Amino acid sequence: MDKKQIALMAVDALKAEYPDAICSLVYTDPLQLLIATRLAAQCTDARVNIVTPALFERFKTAQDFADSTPEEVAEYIKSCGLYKTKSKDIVAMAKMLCEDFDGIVPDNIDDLIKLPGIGRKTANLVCGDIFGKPAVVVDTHCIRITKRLGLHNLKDQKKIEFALRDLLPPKESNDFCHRLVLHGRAVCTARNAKCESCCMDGFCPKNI
DNA sequence: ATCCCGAGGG
DNA sequence: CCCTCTGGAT
Repeated sequence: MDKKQIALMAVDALKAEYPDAICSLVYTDPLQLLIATRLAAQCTDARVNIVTPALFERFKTAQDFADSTPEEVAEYIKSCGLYKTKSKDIVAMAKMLCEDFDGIVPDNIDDLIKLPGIGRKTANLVCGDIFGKPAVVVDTHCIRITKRLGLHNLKDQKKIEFALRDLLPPKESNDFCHRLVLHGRAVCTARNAKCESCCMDGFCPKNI
């Protein structure tokens, strides 16, 4: 089996296992998803969802964040970890949104990654979930599972994104990545992967 | 001790 | 490529 075949089998298997390719971050507008995704760095989505209700009640627009300080934002997000860089990034990002983008979250990767603290993973997630564009969201689960599946043997996040883009149908890639997250939490975990109950056990080479 | 839907800098 | 940033959960 070549990589493309395995990729397509993985797409089908996960689609059957997780019909709803949902994002577990809670948000009601593009800015909230952008910020929640930034907060999710080295932190569980469950933890992010605990802090965001109060955060988004206090700050409703990019201007609200831009008018605040990293110190105030930090009070709301501290339990998510990496709080100094995250809070500094969020305020700087909001300022750039207001100054260069009329306070509106841009709809393309090139503009999104200009924002402080926004990298390819977050930019792809927003492009896929908010703007319905083909996206390859390369996070810790995506990297681990696609490597175990033998779809690549790379370390660089951007190289993995482009390698997967070549293997996945554009219309499927975004949902596929969401399903990788669900699967990574429940079955193909970092430690003690539950291969015996995995829907891809039949064709996974298990390159751990 | 290790991992959690990362990003930026060296 | 590598490292660092960080609290919470297991």
